[in-house]
Amino acid sequence: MFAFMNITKALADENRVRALLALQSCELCVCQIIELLGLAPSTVSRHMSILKQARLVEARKEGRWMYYRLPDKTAPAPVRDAIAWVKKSLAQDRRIQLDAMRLKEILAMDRETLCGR
Amino acid sequence: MFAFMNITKALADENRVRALLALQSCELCVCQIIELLGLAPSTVSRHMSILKQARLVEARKEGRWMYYRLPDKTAPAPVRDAIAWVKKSLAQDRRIQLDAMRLKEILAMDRETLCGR
DNA sequence: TCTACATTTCGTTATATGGCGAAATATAAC
DNA sequence: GTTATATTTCGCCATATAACGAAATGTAGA
Repeated sequence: MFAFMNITKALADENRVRALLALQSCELCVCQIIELLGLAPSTVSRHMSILKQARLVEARKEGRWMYYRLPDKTAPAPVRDAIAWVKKSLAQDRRIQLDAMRLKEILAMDRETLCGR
Repeated sequence: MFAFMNITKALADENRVRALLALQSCELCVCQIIELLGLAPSTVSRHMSILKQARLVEARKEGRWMYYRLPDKTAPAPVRDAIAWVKKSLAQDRRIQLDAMRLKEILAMDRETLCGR
């Protein structure tokens, strides 16, 4: 129950859902998610830690950058099923589609442009 | 997105999830859910209205009593899939199993015993 | 009509949560 | 070591939410 409620609470925020679905295409570093959501770094960091706590995302550190990605097949069934449900439910969502387009632009930027503000 | 977030927010509370799963066996009137959760009538009423708003439950009024039930097959896919996900994820959950047992006792009570407090 | 009762709505309070900026942490480059 | 940079942690504030009791609503029965 506790683990399950962690999942539902993690999904009960629009920005976290957007971040989660942004990871569908590929893993992302925090600065890319910051750019996508337009929130302060500390806010995005907190959102990602909540998703990670719920096991909805996994993290990998490479130098100064932290990469987040969707979990693999070894994740608990409630987690995998939750992600599948979110993906399916929002596949046609306009906001999510706009995010996907914006993400392409972000992925095309080099790091200087993205992080050096 | 709005409808989807309504679902995730509705599921982000333990008492609402318990109420939702209590409806698996049969429809229930508010006083029965009050007894199960041990919350004030006004609190339970509010919880049920949030579930209803998210379309996770349907309501039927019979005299003074309001009955809540799970939605039928005509419910939106995100709703049906959400309920299936919750059911599956918590099928083995201890708290939910205890609720199911307690619910059998509650259903065996007559209304005088249940509501006349 | 009047009373009783199930439920909902409203107002209040306490707690939880999301947001930010500042400070702390960690790592790469010099 | 020192500096620069990416991220996280912390403290604060504003808002959202869950809980209750009181009052309102709606319905059945006297």
